[in-house]
Amino acid sequence: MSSTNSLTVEDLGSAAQRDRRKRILDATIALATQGGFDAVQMRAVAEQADVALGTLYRYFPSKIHLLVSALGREFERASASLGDKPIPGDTASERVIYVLRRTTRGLQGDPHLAEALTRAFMFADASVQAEIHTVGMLLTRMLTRAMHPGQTELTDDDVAIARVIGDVWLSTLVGWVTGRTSAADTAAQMEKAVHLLLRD
Amino acid sequence: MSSTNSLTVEDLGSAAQRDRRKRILDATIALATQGGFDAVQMRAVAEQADVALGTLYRYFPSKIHLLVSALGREFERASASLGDKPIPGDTASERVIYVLRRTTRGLQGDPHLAEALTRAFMFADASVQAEIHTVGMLLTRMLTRAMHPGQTELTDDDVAIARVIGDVWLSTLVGWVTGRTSAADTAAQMEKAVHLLLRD
DNA sequence: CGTGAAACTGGAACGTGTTCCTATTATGGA
DNA sequence: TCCATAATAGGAACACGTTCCAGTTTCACG
Repeated sequence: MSSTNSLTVEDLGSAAQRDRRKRILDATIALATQGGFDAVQMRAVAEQADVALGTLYRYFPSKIHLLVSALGREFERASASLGDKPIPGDTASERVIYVLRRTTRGLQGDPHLAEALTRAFMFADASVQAEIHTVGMLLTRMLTRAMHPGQTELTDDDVAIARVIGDVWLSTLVGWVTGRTSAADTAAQMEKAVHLLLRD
Repeated sequence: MSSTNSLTVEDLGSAAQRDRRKRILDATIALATQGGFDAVQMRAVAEQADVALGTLYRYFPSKIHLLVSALGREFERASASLGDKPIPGDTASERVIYVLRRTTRGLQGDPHLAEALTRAFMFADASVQAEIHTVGMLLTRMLTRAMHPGQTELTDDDVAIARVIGDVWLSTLVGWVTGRTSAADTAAQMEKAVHLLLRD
């Protein structure tokens, strides 16, 4: 695409383009934090990011793409903030629960943001596969790292368990986001699932 | 509400009202079967059910309510068709998998319908709690019945396991519906989860 | 029967996601 | 520096969920 800067892993275009993209995602997160899914209106995002509506659609082909991309960026941030520090806990389930609690708390601290991002994730279709896959991989890696710290080889069961935990996480999160479950119940259900899967 | 017929468990109003309601749900299912979530357009439902748009909204306050109600009716049908016949399988996991396969296959036979109903379920907020709860109870009952045929007393673990399986079912179904997972993978993931939870 | 309330019809109107178009501006190679 | 091309701005237009309203029909009750 761009002739310069061809050594970066992902070619994000010129500095101006990177800047626009960042402004758009910032505006998305800001609006989602304030008022959730409904508040992320394409015209409002465009205005707050100081780009034209057509430009917004040039960068993100739909509201769903936009929100899932924003979710991905937030997730990367959370994943990075978890960092390389060893995860506290003596057993696999303790460590997994620690990670889940931390991530969930991060989301629940911003209920509107969590609602917007979860909704988008649930509504995304195949055209958002790439973005979704990114998020899925990050989550799986976080969980398997918690299950087996410092281990690179994983059994099929490890991955399967991580996936099941991810599924439960998503389902309960949807329940919470849509106001069908309290935060406490959400946490309790997740922890129960972890204990059922990782008996230690 | 209505003065007559006050002995029915759910007061569904006059025969004309029951008929309208049925016509609306029939139209919803028909349109969803043809073209999925997007094809269930309120104007189209109203026209096909031969009611005015305002009347449609009088019966179902939103497209989501409409679709979740339709899902509930389909689910009751599936649950009833499973009937009281003993569930085949020698172990709990075999029986649970049988039930899941059967239910999933029913949904996957109508991809558009499955997409519409799953989307609606995922998008529903607290205002649809009642309808959602109905579906959740039916699913839990189906699963616990498969786990412990003919048993009425259930441990907390039984219910928790059923819930986890339900969560996985929902998550994988979303993956399939949104084109992120194949039908085969969907089935495999669910069965893997069942085996991880019910080791027998 | 009449009557009044509730339900229904038909359709206009509004908000927001999405598309599209034209004029203007930035960009990168000759 | 100049030009061709792509990118952006600004905004009109369309689709569909939702709301609203005026007129009509249905229905239970006196």
